Amino acid sequence: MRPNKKDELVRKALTVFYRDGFHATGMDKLVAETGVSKTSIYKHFRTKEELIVAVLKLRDENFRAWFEARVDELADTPADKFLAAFDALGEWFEEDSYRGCMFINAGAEYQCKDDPIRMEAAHHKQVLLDYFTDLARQAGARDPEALGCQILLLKEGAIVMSSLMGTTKPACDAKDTARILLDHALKG
Amino acid sequence: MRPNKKDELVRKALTVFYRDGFHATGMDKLVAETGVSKTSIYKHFRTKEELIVAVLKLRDENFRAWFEARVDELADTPADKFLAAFDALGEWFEEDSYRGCMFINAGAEYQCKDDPIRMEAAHHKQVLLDYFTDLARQAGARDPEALGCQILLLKEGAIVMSSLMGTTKPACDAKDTARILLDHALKG
DNA sequence: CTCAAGGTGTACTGATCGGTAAACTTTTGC
DNA sequence: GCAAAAGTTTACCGATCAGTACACCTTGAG
Repeated sequence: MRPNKKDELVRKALTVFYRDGFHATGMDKLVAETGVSKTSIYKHFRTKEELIVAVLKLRDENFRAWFEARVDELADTPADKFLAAFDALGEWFEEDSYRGCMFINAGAEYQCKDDPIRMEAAHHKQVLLDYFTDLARQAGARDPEALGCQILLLKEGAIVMSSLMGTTKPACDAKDTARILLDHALKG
Repeated sequence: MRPNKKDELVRKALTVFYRDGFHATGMDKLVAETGVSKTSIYKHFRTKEELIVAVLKLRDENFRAWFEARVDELADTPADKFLAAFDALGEWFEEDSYRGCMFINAGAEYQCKDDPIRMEAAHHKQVLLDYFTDLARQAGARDPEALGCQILLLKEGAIVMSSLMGTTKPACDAKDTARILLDHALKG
């Protein structure tokens, strides 16, 4: 299997895992949906867990690339980017294929603390925290670490609520809240 | 099986499902851990899904009873209760058995919109939203619905982050954030 | 061409999945 | 006491789980 074939396998597996969940997706279903035989899959990944980790790494890459690019498209100044982040989230929530945050979902299914899958999820959230903290610093916030934390809490809360309630409203609620926090962090 | 035996089954099943997840918990494990035979379980619940719904109803009852009681213990005025809510959350995060929010976890594993399990999770969040909105009204917030939403977003975000990162810090971060939002909602 | 090397599909492993049939034990009503 | 009803246990169902043995086929080198 050529390297790009391997990438294609991970890409297709990502779709299936995100749509149906991790435990609910058997290797046989993966074979049927990716068109790659089980033997070939196990040539590149020793276990299902290893495949899932590869899928999550791709997801992290894809999501952050999309998110940060979209935020940059929607706003010019660091302060505006905070608000635009929630517009971008709102667009995500509207997609038919939206199933919440894949890393939150992964963490829900793999509760063991030292599980590589869970660690991948934790890493994703840490990188997002760094992104928001950096943005807060650029915006000139009094306490960038605090503002970064706050925005991330709002983002995660909005994802959970939009996913469970099936509404995009949490994106708006979170944006309104972010505006208050932003004003508070920048004023005087 | 006496009715209280049925309750005991649900109570023990709750522990196992919360600890290990839903798909990862087979009926055989449930038999081993509850001491109730499979036939007896299926006398009271036609399917695993029905049992899970019963478990979630109990969890909703238990969690909200504990949470609201703890908030009332920690604070007297409605405004202070908002802040105390995050102290209560912090205590929850510290428990060894803490595995995040069982309803978020359930929603992650059962993505089909009309699944009774998912609907139970959505119901739990709606009831919490009503609780916070009511508290906001009592506190005299300018826009109680908005403040209720905001606090709920913070709570869900704190749960997700504390669970994935293995820290109780999000409870403090969320409390600090809540203070800002509360001031904003109450000021002239 | 031949031949070796490596990727691929078929068919299978034992274990476990959710769920059930039927024999057995306990409780209940009279 | 005595039978019916209710609850429980054992043993099992076909399906699916993650993972593998092995034969087959394609490909590139000489």
